[in-house]
Amino acid sequence: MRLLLVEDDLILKDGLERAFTKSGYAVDVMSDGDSANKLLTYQEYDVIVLDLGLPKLDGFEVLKRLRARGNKTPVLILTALEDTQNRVKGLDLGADDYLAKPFELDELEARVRALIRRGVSGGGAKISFGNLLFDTTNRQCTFNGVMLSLSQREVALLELLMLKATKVVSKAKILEHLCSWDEEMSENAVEVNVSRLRKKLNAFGIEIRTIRGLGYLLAKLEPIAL
Amino acid sequence: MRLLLVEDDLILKDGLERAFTKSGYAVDVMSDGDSANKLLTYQEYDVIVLDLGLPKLDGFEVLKRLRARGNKTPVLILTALEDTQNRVKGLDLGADDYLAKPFELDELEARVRALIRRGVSGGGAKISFGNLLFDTTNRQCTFNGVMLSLSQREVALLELLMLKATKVVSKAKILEHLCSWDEEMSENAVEVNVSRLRKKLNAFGIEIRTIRGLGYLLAKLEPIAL
DNA sequence: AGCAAGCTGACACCAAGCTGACAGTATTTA
DNA sequence: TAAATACTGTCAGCTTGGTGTCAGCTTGCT
Repeated sequence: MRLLLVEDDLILKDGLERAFTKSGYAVDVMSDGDSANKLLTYQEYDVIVLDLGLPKLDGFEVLKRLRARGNKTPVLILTALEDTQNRVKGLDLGADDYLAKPFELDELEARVRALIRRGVSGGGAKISFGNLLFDTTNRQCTFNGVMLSLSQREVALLELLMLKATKVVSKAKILEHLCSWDEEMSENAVEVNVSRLRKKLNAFGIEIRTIRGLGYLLAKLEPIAL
Repeated sequence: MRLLLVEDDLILKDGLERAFTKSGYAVDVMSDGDSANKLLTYQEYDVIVLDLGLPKLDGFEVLKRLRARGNKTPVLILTALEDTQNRVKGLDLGADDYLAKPFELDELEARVRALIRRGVSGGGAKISFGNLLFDTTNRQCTFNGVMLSLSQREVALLELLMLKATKVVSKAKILEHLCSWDEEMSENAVEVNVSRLRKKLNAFGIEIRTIRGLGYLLAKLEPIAL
């Protein structure tokens, strides 16, 4: 899942970036409102964590313009301002959640997960596909209760495929979701990762079908027809 | 298990801190209500021992705000005020237990254990995992009746792993539960402790499985993963 | 056949994790 | 009190595992 973090505090920025990266997100970071605003005009994210107190353009404004463009990406607002007035203002402008500093990293991660779930899969903490169950909370996948041993990349890829289950996901889309900007990755790398995941899933009767020229989709091994 | 002690009486504070530490808890101590309240906005504990008569912000208020934030950490209230009125008030505000001074140290520890058990393991004094039996009362662990010789750190680690049995426990979580704030500890120290405990448990057919990048989990030796 | 897309085994690099050795401290024993 | 023992964190060097690149192969379309 691709996450944009907009935060100017150096320490917090670094800490959060590291934490989210470690949790398997592709994280991009912006440290002022203006850059964030520009970036958001052309780059899509699965979730945005937005500080309110920002140089150049404050968080309220970034959020307002984002929504004005019709963008519905879930936004979690982060701020030192604890009063309810700002909270209300933020939510009115279209924020989906709000967290006041200081906060627990665990709580922030939990809320971000909740937002992604709410946006994409309709609220459940778990995504299922056939007998495959993906727990977004601890990022693990089980097949009839048997835990699959997957690497982080594989987990991220499987998550994406399961979210869009039976729909074709293009290589470009996969690239976009697995990588943040600073880490480049070739299309072949996607193929390699698909190949590795595919091998593991095949053992459980789940297939990653290749749609030549278009992308991949998740399917059960029984033929579903063309 | 991580415990917060909020107490302003110097003698009592020192005595309790030493006693709980000796019993294997990671203890943090606060001596006024305001600091405790702030600390509790971002730090999680397994149990809180809270004096009612506190400077700056009394115990009632600390408790009230804690619950207002939706925090469900078990709280044991400690006070010189013996009348039932305060007891009722405390319980109404969401305290889980109540102990009037003067009290026996043994009784306090027993009640704290009971609170932790109630919260986490559903009430039993003993936690089991396969043939492994952990007695929270005397903090000892037996395998088919054979007592394991474990150090305090190992006991604390095993307790945590058994409580979350078959769920992944991150190194950060382990750090948090084994250490109070004043004693710093590296992630490597966790690895070392896991390594030591692991060696002992392997002799009994119990495995501490490493989930790379995520943490550890307790499992029986039969293969569960792919 | 010929071309482009895709697959995958081999490899190399790097980060995460493991563990033996050591040292400082606390606790027990003589 | 001194010596022995046990506990536990740090460190260094090693092992393991994840991941991108590449090359050569397969597949499928025209």
